[in-house]
Amino acid sequence: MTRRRVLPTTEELRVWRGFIETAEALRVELGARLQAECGLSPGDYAVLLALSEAEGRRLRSSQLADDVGWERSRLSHHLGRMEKRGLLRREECATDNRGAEVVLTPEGSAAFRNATVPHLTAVRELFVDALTPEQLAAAGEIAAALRVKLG
Amino acid sequence: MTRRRVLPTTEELRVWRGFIETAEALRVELGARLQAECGLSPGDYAVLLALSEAEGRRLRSSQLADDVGWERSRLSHHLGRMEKRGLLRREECATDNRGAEVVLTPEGSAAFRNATVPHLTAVRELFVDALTPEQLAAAGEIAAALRVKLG
DNA sequence: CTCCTTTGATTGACACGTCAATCATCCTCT
DNA sequence: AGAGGATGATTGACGTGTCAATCAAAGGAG
Repeated sequence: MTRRRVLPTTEELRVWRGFIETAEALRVELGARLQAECGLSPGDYAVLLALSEAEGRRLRSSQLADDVGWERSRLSHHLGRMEKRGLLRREECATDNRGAEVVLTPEGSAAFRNATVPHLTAVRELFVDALTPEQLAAAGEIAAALRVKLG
Repeated sequence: MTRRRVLPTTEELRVWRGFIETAEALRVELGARLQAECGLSPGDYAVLLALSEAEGRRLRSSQLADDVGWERSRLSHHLGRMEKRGLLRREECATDNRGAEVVLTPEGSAAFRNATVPHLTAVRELFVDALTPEQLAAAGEIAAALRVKLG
C-alpha cells in the first residue's frame, strides 16, 4: 500500500527553485536599472504610474492604495518619502476633511515620463525577447494556473 | 519603412505583469505560511537549511554567505537577529582570528526540523500540484531561458 | 621585520514593508 | 442632537535589505 506523495521530488524542487529565483532575479534587475537610469524605485514607479493615469494627476489616498494594490500604511510611508523628494504633494480633500489628495508635481510627472520608455524597453529585452512566442504563451498559462491556487 | 519595435505590446505587458506578480504572490504566500506555522521568515529558513547541512551544524560566516547567496553585510544583520532569538550562536574561529563561526543551537535545529515538512508540502501544493507535468517542464525551460539574459 | 594591501566581518544610515495603535471625521440610529 | 461605530489616514516599532565606512587580523613584497 502506497502513501500519497506529499513532498516534492528532487527534480521538482530544482524546477521550483529555478523558477522562483529567476523571477526574483528578474524583478531585482528591472528595479536596479530603473534606479540607475531614472533614480526611481519600483514603488516610486508604481505610484507615479497610477497618478499619471488619474484625472488631473491627483487621487485620493485610498484610491491610490487600491490602484497600486498596497496597504494604506505602506502607501503612507512611501508617500512621505516621495513628498520629501518633491515628486508629489499631499493636499487636504475638499469633500472629506479626513481625506487626503495626492497630487503629482511637475517634477514627479517629468520623472515618470523619463522612466517609462527605459523601463518598458528593459521589460522587452529581459522578458519578452528572452522567450520564444510559445514560451511567452506558456508563461501566461502557467501564471494563470498558479493564481488559481492563490485565491 | 518600419522601425524595429522596442516597446512591448499591450498583450506582452499583460503576460509580463501576470508572470511577475504571480511569482511574487507565490513567494509571499509561502513566506506567510512558514511564518504562521513555524515562526520562521524565509531568510531564517535559508540560513537554517545551510547550517543544517553543514559539518557539525557550523559554518564560517563567509561560507554561509556564499551558501545562501547573500552579501556579508546582510548576513551579519540577519545573524544578529537570529542570535537574539536563540536559533544560533557566533563563536570565534580557531584558525583565523578575524573569522567567526556560526553554530546551530538545539533550538535552531529543532525549529528547522519542524519547518521543513510543512514548507515542502506547501511548495508541492502551491506550485507542483498547480501545474500539469507539461507546464512544470515548461516552467523549468522558461526560467532557464530568462537566466541567459540575466548573466 | 615592516609596510601595505587584502580579507573577514561588523556597523550605521537609510529605504522599504508589516502590524498594531492612534486619531479625527463621518455617518447612522434613536 | 448625541452616542457610538465605521472610515481615512498617519504613526511608531520593528524586521528586512543595500551601500559605504570601519576595523582588526592575515599575508605578501621589500
